[in-house]
Amino acid sequence: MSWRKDHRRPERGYHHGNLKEALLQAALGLIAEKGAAGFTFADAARSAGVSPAAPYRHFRDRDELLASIAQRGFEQFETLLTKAWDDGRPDTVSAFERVGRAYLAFARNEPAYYSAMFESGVPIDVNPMLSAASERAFSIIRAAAERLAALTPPGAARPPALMMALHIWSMSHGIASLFGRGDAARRKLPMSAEDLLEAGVLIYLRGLGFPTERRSPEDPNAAPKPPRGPWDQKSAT
Amino acid sequence: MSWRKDHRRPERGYHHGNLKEALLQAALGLIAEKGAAGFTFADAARSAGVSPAAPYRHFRDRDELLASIAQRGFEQFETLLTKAWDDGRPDTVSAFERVGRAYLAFARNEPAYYSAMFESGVPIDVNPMLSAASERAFSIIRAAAERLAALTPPGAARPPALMMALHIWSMSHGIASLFGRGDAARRKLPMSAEDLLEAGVLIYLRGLGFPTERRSPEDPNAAPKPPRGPWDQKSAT
DNA sequence: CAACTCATGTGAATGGTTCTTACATGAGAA
DNA sequence: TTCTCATGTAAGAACCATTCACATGAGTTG
Repeated sequence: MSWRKDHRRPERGYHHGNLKEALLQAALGLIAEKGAAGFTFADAARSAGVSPAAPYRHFRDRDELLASIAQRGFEQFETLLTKAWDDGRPDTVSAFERVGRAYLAFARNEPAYYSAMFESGVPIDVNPMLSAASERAFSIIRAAAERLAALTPPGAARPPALMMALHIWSMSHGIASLFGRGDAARRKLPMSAEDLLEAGVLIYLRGLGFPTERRSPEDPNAAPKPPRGPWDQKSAT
Repeated sequence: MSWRKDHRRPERGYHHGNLKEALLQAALGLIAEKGAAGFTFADAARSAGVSPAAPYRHFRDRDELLASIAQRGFEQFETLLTKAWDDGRPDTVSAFERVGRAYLAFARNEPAYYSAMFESGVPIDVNPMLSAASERAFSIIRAAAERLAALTPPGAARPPALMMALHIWSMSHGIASLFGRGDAARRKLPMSAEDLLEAGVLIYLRGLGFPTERRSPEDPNAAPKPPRGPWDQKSAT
């Protein structure tokens, strides 16, 4: 396992072979360590074992590297959300909640990607590739909202799916930003971010007229018990 | 108007007189221009007309300046929210919505403060002064939620106020972060951030059992018209 | 196989940044 | 009036981004 690309590898020819990838990985590690702000181009080069000028053969400047990472992040984000949504199986509401948890899981497990995507100051709309990737990720949430909106109980007004998607996205993003990462200097919370989001989404959906009582697996159609809130249930995760 | 602090002011003695304040203002301007990341300590010094070493007499380092700005931001934020809440006048729900709008207004009108507070990577919990200021600002939202929770209609479960506050805060922060500032490279939106937040909060409150139908000023107790959503009303702002 | 080419990496240089240290200044206290 | 000390300056070490002329060698081509 040590025959290739092991930190100090004196036996590297003049050419690296896969510097672009190595730089992306190095930058990712550095961002995870020291935050998107405290990462330096020169450090990435050092970490890949090349001279400080080498990276310029692959990225116009530091910002372009950051943008590449953000793009890759959006791509991984999209596949993660797609998997979580699983086309609405087994049922739309629980799949929807799974998407929310996947959102938080991504923020928690991939802080480097997350901060490159949302906190690094990379201008998204400027880069077509990047904004397309971001759009694709968001479209998963939007599609899920669309399906959910179509399920609106009779007698209730049907909410605009785009608006629903924006609300859910905002709440997810807000929770992830404010309380998401346990890593450094975030606020303390009396509950897990996941539980907070789940409760918030349930309350929101109920506000739209969805029946959101926890149906026990055995009795999916139990009689509704109105005066209980989504916040008292102990999630059996 | 040019007798004081006009870019190149040759008639300044050896001592500046109010450098600390001048640096804070200069930094604020620079952050507004180039973002929290692209602001440099040296630039602030230049902008205040002093040598690059002078700021070190007032701030241990660049981060401490940023933290000072964040703290001042939280203080202004607190007074703004306090004013918006106005102790729940004229009625709890509308005061609550006003707080939400104030949140977005702050993000929009004071992008420099906002990004120092939330996007600059300043570790909040590390600095007691800073975290206290942040806590005071949040406590406004929490107090409002408390009052709102106490109003829960009979027959509905009373939600934990802290949780409500966190939900509202998260949604506000998410919307502000994702769509709040029109300035640079944010996402386009089919509606204003304010309307988005207002609709979201109304749906959320309805999910908690609050009657959130828009009561016309003339007829505050009109019969509830269940199948309308908060999203169709054209806000007469 | 030899020559060529061009993507990729190097070294060195420029100019800007943070932060330190020794020194200068002058406003207010004594 | 003199002294002191907070506040500012000059100079410098260490670091970073970025550029440019130049080196290398993998792959192509005759």
